[in-house]
Amino acid sequence: MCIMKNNKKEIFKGESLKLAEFAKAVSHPARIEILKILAEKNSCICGEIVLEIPLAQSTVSQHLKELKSAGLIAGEIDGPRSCYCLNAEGIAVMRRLFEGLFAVIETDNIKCKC
Amino acid sequence: MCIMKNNKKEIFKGESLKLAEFAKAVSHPARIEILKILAEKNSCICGEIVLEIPLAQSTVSQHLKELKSAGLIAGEIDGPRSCYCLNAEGIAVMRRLFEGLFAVIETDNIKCKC
DNA sequence: TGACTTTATCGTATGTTTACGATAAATGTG
DNA sequence: CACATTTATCGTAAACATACGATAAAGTCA
Repeated sequence: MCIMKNNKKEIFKGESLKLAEFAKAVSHPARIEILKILAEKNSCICGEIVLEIPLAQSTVSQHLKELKSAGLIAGEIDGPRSCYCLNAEGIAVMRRLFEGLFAVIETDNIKCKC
Repeated sequence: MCIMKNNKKEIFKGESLKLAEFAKAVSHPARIEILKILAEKNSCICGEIVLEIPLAQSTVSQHLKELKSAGLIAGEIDGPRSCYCLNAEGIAVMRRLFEGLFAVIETDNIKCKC
């Protein structure tokens, strides 16, 4: 049926929608920390993330899942342990979209009449 | 009392927390569109935003409030009409934080062993 | 094989976001 | 002054996000 009273996001055009999705993916400090940890370690790690983030293991796993579904990280299940790492392409796409927005809302040349 | 079972965001350190707040502010396409409209018009407008965004007036007003409380726009109530414009300082702060993150998670030099 | 480790997923509680209509507040207009 | 216009706020419903514990799944190791 798809009533969707509270989700009109599809109304908006592609670029803003995609950017909003990336923004949502990084809209929680734990997820930002996870990205930083993965960058800092310069390699894939697994349960080490859980040790560094003061949240329950299941919660961290959930945040990892969100980052993965946003395309910012990649994960490989490898037996009992999982291996996550940054996804260069996804990060590049996000960066391009954000920089596009920043360029548009560059305020140097905007004179506000308020 | 402040039991806060579902809000552990304050646990995280300042920079990630602040970045997450900005990210949340732009995590809805309507809010991104509003920023773009304000930039494009190169001036403060009021109900014109409502005409350009396919959402109810009260909903747009709510989005404007969020952008304002995030520090990305400024608004002046001027009698029956309001006047919003981009907030250069807030946008600059957000940009700096995002670019700091992008620099950290720059993946050119990260070799994934997955 | 049985115990252990590691991680994902399920179930659930609680809080937050998104959306709308209705209404209030502030001001201008006939 | 009554009325229209404009916008914020209130109330509310539905959906989503966040967090946890419990448990399942899939491997390792003694």
